[in-house]
Amino acid sequence: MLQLQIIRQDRDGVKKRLAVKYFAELGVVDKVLELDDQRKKLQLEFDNIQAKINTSSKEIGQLMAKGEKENAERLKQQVTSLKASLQPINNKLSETERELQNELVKLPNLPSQKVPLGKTPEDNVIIREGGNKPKLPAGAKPHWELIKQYDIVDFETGAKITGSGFPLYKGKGAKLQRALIQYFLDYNTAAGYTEYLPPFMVNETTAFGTGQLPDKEGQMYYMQTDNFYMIPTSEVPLTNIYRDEILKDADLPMKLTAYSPCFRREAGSFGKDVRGLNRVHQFEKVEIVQIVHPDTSYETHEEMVDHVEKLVQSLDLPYRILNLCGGDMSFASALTYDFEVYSAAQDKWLEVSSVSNFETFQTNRMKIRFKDTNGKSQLVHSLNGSSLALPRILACLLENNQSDEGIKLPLILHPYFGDSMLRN
RNA sequence: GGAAAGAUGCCGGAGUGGUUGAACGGGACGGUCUCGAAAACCGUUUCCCGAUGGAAAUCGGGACGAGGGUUCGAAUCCCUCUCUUUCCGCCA
Repeated sequence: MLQLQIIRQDRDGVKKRLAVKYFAELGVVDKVLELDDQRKKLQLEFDNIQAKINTSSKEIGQLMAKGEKENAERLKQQVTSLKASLQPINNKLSETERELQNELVKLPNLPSQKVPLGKTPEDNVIIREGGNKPKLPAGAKPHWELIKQYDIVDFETGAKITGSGFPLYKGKGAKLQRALIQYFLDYNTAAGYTEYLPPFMVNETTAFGTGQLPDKEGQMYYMQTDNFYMIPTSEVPLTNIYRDEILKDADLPMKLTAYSPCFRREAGSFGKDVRGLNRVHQFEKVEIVQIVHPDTSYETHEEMVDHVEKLVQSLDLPYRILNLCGGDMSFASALTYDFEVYSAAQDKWLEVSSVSNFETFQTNRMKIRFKDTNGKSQLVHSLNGSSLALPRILACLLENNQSDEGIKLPLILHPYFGDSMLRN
């Protein structure tokens, strides 16, 4: 949620930045300011009357103590009529506050100055590329065939148990997942991230905090009986750890990591991209989150990108890093770099990580603050990134490293997997 | 799932209708003392909204789990909800 203060200070600037995201309803900005003015006026009116009521009430107490019952009764009547006049103002005030909130949450985060202009994924800017695309032998197979060949993921049985998009990992496939999770977590904790294992379902307030609600209900699985949502990423529970807290300057940065399964309904996405492991409803992911001082969040962003890049490099996969353009980035983000790995047999780039700076967009919703050196509290910045999402990594490992003997695994995974190759 | 108790500031913990934003203790911070530290002593320590002001600040309103209600006045009384603890049941 955008900070009201920023909108007040620079209405036109805000509109300009929103236009970079192709946000069409710029009238919301004016509406917000209008409601804000109205709110302030009502607040002032309310406060003045309430102040009178408060002083009179104290007086009544004193009169009663002195035994001046008649005077007390007279004052009581005055207060009663004051209260009656306060009622409609109070109603109007709460309604205005509600409306203001409803408008405010419609506004996406402002893209930072680093965000490239553009509307579609074609406008994303490639920051870096790394690794070498393998030369695959003739007859190389896409991962969905290799999966069958090595009998490591069973989609049909997953569909039988649950539904399509719920893969059932089996044997070496299950073990490789475990190995990757273990490695990613080790890698993150070695860099100073504290490991968590969070709840996989969250309540409404938590889902609101990171920006999943309102409006994105359709993307999450929902438990009606208990009013819980299955997490689409562990970013949601992790960032909410500090909801409604005021941290100490010295506590920053907070660095958190967690493995979790991620549940996504992927409503509205179907077609050719859903083949195999490219897009599924449940997948494994290790996430990193940082809560940082507002002055350093862009340095932190670079640091996190660097962290993820080295992780991808350690897997010997060809990759590229994209700076997402205004039209392609998410509602809550101020700057997003996507990591894609090259899936050779499909000849496709697959997104495996998305590292974003949310500035105060999430922390304003969650009221995560810190005391600065002057003792004033201000909002911290939040960032997160995947490190990494597993299915597409697996798809690339399978496709890029296939050979007659088996799937060659990157060196770093050998101790985790217990073998240098995935074989039949 | 059943029963009972409880939820107060950074923490512990008082407070059962009228200067209680909140006693007391602890912690943290600042100061005195000390070569330095400890101890002791003194002091400071919640947050949100608004008005005036350049700012420091001053003033007003709100917040004692959340939301409603009673009352001139609520941390204190009533209702609903959430959570915690203990006991019973069930159980990985």
